[in-house]
Amino acid sequence: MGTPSTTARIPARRNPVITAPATRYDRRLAEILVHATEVFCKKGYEGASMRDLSRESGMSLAGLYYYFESKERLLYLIQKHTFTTIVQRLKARLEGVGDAEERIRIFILNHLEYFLANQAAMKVLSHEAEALKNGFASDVAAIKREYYRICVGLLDGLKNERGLQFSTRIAVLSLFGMMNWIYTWHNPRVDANARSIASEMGDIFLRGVLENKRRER
Amino acid sequence: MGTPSTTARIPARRNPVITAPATRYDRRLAEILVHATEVFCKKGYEGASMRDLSRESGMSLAGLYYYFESKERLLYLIQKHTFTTIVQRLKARLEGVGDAEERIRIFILNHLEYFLANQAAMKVLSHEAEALKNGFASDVAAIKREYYRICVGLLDGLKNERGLQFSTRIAVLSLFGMMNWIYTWHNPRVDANARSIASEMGDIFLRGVLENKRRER
DNA sequence: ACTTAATTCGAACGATCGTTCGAATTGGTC
DNA sequence: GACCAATTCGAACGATCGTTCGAATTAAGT
Repeated sequence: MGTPSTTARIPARRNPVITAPATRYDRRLAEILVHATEVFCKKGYEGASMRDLSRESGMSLAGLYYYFESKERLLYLIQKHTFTTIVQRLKARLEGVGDAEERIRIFILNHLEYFLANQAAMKVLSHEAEALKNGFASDVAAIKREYYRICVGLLDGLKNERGLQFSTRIAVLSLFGMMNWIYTWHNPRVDANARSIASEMGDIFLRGVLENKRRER
Repeated sequence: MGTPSTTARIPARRNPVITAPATRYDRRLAEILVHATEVFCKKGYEGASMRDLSRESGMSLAGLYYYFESKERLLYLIQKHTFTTIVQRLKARLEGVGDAEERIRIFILNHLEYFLANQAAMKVLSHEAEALKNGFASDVAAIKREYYRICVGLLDGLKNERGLQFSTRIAVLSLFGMMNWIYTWHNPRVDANARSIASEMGDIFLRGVLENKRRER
């Protein structure tokens, strides 16, 4: 694949096999990314200092810069990897599924499962969406647009299949809102798992969108 | 009569009359709050510097501190005022309305109308919810909890009235997600006004919640 | 006009920010 | 062990951060 997991100073070898152990460099970078994700999640991108990241990852301040050239690029790497992964998993799950409603349910489940399994990364993705600038920003925005377009496609598929009539834009963005807002309230000690939350949200959203006839009172 | 806050450092008297001219101090502070809201909205709380606020409001850096004792208190004032206002307006609008569904529609409309009419303030309220600490945080959290409880009450009312069965918590938080997420996508040049967005979101949400039995028509 | 209080500001404080650099250390290969 | 490259670090850079202070300015009451 074309992910630019290039090094800071020395060009790295790309990873030939999926399950390969990767280079020492790549493994170390991945570790740092995990710790950085946690810090960005807890203190926010602007609120987190490089010294916070240094402390959390157990590496010296200067040592971090061997793996990335700036704090902004670090956030970029986190967001890009997270977004790419969730889109990739979605595509795999949608393959071979024809029913329009089922496809939307898969979309919701995939999103929420990944969200709750990678809460810190997804919060950083959702909450720091405006933190990147210029090239970094447009790069992530491209993936976001693709993800958005997929969801639009799913909903348009449902509309065509059942002859429904509603604003795809509002529906899609409402659905994203329902799902993404979860990072502000989800408590693993109180709330159910991703599967049942996805089921409940899927019920609300799909019934709401399917019943497009005016209801009588 | 009005309660003019004469002292500079210790103001804190609230202004009971809507159209009252208020003190010079209060008016000036309100102006600063408006400009600060804009800056916090654009650059985020952590990303906005006191010098940014100084530039935007046209007052010297030191001069700002005559009106508030810290940057954090400034954010607190913005959040408290915004939240208090939206709750206050909601209560007024709900008065005398008995129908459970209508009450929820009013809730949605009130939220979205205020959101779009005060987009910057509402974004600062939604997006910087974790920026305050200790006393400031718990103070705003109390209003938030009240607002949340009101919405829970409305939904429980609907459940009782129609003998429905769903998770109030998930439903309420899904609704908040749908509505609050709007700050990430709303474009006044593309999207409709608050009334029609509220109508569409209300349709999706209410149909989704009302049709809790899988009965085919 | 004089006095007092309210308001504003220039200049600076110490702290912390992201980043850099040269030296030190480590790991792998002969 | 010797060698080279990969990796790590202490120390510091200039910039900017939130905040303070005393003086200067403005408004209000007489």
